[in-house]
Amino acid sequence: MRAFKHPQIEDVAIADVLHALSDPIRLGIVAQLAQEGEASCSALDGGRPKSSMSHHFRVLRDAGIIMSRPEGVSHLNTLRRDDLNDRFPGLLDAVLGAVR
Amino acid sequence: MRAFKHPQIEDVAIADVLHALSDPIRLGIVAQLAQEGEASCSALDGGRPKSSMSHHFRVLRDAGIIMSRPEGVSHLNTLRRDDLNDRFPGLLDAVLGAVR
DNA sequence: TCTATAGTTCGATAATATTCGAACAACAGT
DNA sequence: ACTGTTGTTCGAATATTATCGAACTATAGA
Repeated sequence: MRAFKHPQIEDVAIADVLHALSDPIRLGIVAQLAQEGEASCSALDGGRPKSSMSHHFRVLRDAGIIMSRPEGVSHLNTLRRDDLNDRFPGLLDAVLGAVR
Repeated sequence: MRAFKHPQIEDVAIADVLHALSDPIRLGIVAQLAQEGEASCSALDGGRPKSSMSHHFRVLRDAGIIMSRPEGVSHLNTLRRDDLNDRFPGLLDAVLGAVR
């Protein structure tokens, strides 16, 4: 898999982060990543079509919420916890607390 | 003005709150209410059309973020700080910190 | 090199949201 | 009652998102 360009966390706007998190499917992805630490796209798809999921991963990536690194034939995704906490202190924890 | 029905805070979903907060205009309303405590719709409209603003106030109200009480000919809006902190601890503060 | 796997990109459709003028409703003051 | 003020609701146009099949790309392994 090819590597992606991720935004600098300073360039991320709060409105974009909130929008990315306002979708139930994406919230589920974030919650699962919070639990499992790192997971491939297929481990997070819940049986949904790949093209739909690819869209959601892109939204999360563009909002600075996740990092996707290529690993063999797949992408391993992680939360950008530290970046998010630097930029928007307490936000991710509050959302994770709410979704749990 | 007629009184509105506001949702019970328990009935509010995190996704709806995040969606309501993901719009720059609504974020501005929330930030201004956080500063000023209570304000009428016209004090918060930034010169935009009333019907557009009325829509945004409704989204915020339906998401449990603001309370609008009739006062004479106008509506006075406040943040539902305590309710939000009960339901989604830390969320409002994190968003306000990010928008400031 | 052939095949299978994982995921992306494209393109079209459907669903939601936003914007805002016009008509309306509630209240205050005269 | 009439008028001005504040804001809501309706309806329609526009814009943004979401969904997902099909074609494609990159990698691993045989």
